[in-house]
Amino acid sequence: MAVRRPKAVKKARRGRPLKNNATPDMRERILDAAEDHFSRHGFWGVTIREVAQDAKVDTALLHYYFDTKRGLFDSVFARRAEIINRERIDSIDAYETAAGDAITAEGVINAFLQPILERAAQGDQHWHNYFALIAQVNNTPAWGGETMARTFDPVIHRLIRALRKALPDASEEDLYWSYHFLSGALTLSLSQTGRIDRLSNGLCKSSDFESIHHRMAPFIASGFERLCKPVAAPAVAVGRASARRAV
Amino acid sequence: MAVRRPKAVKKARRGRPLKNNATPDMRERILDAAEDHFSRHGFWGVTIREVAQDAKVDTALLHYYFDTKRGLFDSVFARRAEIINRERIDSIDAYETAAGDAITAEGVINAFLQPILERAAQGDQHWHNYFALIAQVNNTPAWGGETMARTFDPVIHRLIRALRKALPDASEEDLYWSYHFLSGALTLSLSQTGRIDRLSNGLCKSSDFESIHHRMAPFIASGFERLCKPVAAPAVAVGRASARRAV
DNA sequence: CAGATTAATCATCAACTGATGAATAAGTGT
DNA sequence: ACACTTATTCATCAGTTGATGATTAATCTG
Repeated sequence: MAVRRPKAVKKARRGRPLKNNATPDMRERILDAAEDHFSRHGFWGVTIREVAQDAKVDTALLHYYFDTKRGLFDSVFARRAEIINRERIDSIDAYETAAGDAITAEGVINAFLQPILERAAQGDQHWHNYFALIAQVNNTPAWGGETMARTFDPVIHRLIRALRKALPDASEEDLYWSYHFLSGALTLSLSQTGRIDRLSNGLCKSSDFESIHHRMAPFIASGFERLCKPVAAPAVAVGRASARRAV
Repeated sequence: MAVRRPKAVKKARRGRPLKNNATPDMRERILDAAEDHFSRHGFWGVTIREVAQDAKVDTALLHYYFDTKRGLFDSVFARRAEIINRERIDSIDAYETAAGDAITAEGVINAFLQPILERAAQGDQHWHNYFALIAQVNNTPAWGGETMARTFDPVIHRLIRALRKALPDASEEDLYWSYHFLSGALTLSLSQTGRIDRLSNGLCKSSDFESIHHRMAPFIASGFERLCKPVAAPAVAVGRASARRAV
């Protein structure tokens, strides 16, 4: 990838200094502008000219820092991922230590969701944009799966390890599929398309992350438990097809 | 929108006939090619030239039938929506009638999911592409919410009406949010990004719709019930934050 | 047969696209 | 003072983009 990046030197960098040390440097300005555009219109819906114009910078500077348009996109995607990944791992670690043997699926899932949903609830537009970007990548067939995996798999493996502890009877497949449902629900909720606003005729709001937060953890945890815990009596089959494939 | 469309006349259409009556007519060929491309790369990632080339047609013909690129996209999106919408409404109707007072959330959700997941399991590439397209639109901030609402809201309202019957104590907000989680989980599962394949190191496969089908209904139904049924004893708060907002 | 109508192609446009090599600005090291 | 390094802008290219008006093809109607 070879994306050029000014080294974070302690002091006395050589060469021309950043244009204005009071303002955030231009590399960050470009990333901010790019994040804004990519999150709204996806990779192909954005031109580097729009980004450059928004960052008040010549288009050549984007190539100077990020080589290609794709390099810019990848940098945007990686930048905030590092932050939330660390937070989520710390959160799961902390919960696991605190809970000890009383570990529950809902507790784990809550620890996993909290850093993201808390940030979302705080209302920072930059993070909102970034979350919307994740949602799009997560549902992009061509290279979305690969990008998501490369960026987030370590955290998810950490999550699943904790869940395995809370749900010792769970099969690996059930855990992975359950996470997949969680992932879809979470990213859609973060994407703020306004869909639920219209559907509910204004009763629910895409931007109401508090509501999402206190509903999602129990909802998802309950799904995990249903799939991953041995049940005494299997539920009676309802409808035409649910009996078709009894496990 | 004024998209030109040859009327489905019984007999003796005027004007030049379709190029080859043996082959599906060119309008459908264009829609198929467009569906293929849009589903893989989204609206902006596709050029009308690529579509035209794939359909072995001049680009001007796309404008003849669909006016604009966006008109083409909308036609692609609406074409199969009509089919599955009818199927899903019929499925819910049939279940509600058959179940009577024994109606359950899982039964309703299964009836809702079945037409889609059954089609997906059958392995028709055209439908796979279309489902991937839905997933992208569902997570597109700019106009995805509006498009999804316009296309699917009637079916969802029918679903929620049935769920209200199965979960009489549910609040409207809980129902809408629960559906939102369902929507995210479903569309991600349909988008086949290969994410779960990588995450599970090949153990789970995006293309394994049988596995999705018999896991998703209980998973989601359980979430609905947890959120929408009055519980005897509220769950003990776990982790740092889950107690923050007791309802 | 002579219009009328629809289907499809052709040729072309003006604007835009990502990218690049050269030039310039503003420093640092010696 | 002078070479070197980094940051930023300028000018421009070759290829692509969505769109359109004119044209041709094929059939129906009267």
